[in-house]
Amino acid sequence: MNQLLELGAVAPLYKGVKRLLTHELAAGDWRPGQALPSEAKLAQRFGVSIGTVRKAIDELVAERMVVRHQGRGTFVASHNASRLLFHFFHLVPRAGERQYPKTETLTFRRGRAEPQEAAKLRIAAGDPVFRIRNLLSLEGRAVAVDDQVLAQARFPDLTEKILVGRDNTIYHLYQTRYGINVLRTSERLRATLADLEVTRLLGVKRGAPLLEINRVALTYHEVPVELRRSLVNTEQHEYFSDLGKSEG
Amino acid sequence: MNQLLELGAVAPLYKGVKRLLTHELAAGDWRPGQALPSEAKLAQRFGVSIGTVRKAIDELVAERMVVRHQGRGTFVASHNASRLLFHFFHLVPRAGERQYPKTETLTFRRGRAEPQEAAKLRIAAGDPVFRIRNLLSLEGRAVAVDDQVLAQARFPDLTEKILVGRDNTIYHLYQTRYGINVLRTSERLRATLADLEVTRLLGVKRGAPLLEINRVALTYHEVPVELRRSLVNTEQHEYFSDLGKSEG
DNA sequence: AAGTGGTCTAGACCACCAT
DNA sequence: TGGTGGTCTAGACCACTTA
Repeated sequence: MNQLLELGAVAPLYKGVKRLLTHELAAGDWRPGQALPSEAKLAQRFGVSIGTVRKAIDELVAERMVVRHQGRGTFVASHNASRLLFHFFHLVPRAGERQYPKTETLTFRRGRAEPQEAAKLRIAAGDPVFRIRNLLSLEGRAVAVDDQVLAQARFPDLTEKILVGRDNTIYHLYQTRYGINVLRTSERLRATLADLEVTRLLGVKRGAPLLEINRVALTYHEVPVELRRSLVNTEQHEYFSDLGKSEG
Repeated sequence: MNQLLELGAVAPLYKGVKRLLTHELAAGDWRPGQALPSEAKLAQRFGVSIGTVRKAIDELVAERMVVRHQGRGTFVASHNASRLLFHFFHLVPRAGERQYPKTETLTFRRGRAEPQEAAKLRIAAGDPVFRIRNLLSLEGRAVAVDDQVLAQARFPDLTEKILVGRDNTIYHLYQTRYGINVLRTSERLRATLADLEVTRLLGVKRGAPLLEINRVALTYHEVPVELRRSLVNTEQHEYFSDLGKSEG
């Protein structure tokens, strides 16, 4: 029996395996898209049976840390367009097909974290942050304004050029350039009114109702890595939430 | 090998077991809160190993059809206050603790399904429906107005008296009186403006922004059983959506 | 053909609950 | 004490991918 697998109190073996694998994933021991060792090899390394390894990986799959492909292997979950669409982008046309959003970066600034922001990002108030404003479009029509807040410490050399120059989703950038793998989000929604500037950006009337989405993006061990406030024009689009459909 | 377990094409054994159990659950063979036969007995009945039965039940648990209790057994999932709060009620105070909502039925009427409603409920346009309006309160403050639409055929003898006289959640009523077990919901959210009547009910100003939630409640085999449109005053409360947190 | 994950089995033992 | 679900094992075989 492997001592490394033991947790503080009595706990199932597979939880120990899961914990070790999670730590290796969080440490970036395997690159995104790369294959993990086969189940047989992991079983051998940890000194447990394959069934126990499978049970651990089952949970990693459920938490979207890894992806299994029969006959090929188990891979570090990678951020791409389809993952964005199915797990991280929740706006759909009121009538018609789901589509990929187009993102235009409007402003990129450096600032300091407000106390509330700092608490949500688990950093100290006043710590340096990036503030990024994006305009999201669907079918060529401006639909939402995004305001992101990131701790500079977590994205050391980020510049507007890097941000704008990317040819993939921003979570793919976080993952490949900074080793930060966004696993899930926690969102709070409310209705609000458009202010003058957003009114202009979204092409709605003053006093038009907008959907406000406050998102916290989380990585391994539930660590928050991004705040985002979106203001959405819901005349032609809606936020969807299919709950209980075997996960998120 | 049991012929009954076979599906149309080649499919894993445990999928067949799951299918049979789901059909028995949908047919109401076991009452809500009642124990299913033990895994050993099910394995014997279906002529498969316990491991195969466990895998089938794992999926039923993930889809919230049943609940397992170590040492006691596996039970038909039952609608109670805590299940409501964790899976079907998504409004939380912007600051403070989650609370159970108080529901007051304002109106109870009979009518006919509009074409759009009929499509969503999978009934024919013009079929008889119930239309129910509720006022939801949290901490003694009116927070939302609910408009429900139900097919009369699915709730044969429903009356206002039965509805108001219940001492539990409405999904508990659906389950115990009509054998309809709501398993999950699909929701679409947008921002809208308060009309005159809702303005009065929620105590907000004319032109105040409200959160509009359009819900479809689904039972076994993804059959829709209830439509609900909620208008929410989000000055003090918000809609939360924690996605990917090992199921929705 | 070799390697991977997916299914299925049979059995041992443990943890928990009711009685 | 007996019954239940939970864990863990070892091995066989299947399905799929890659070379």
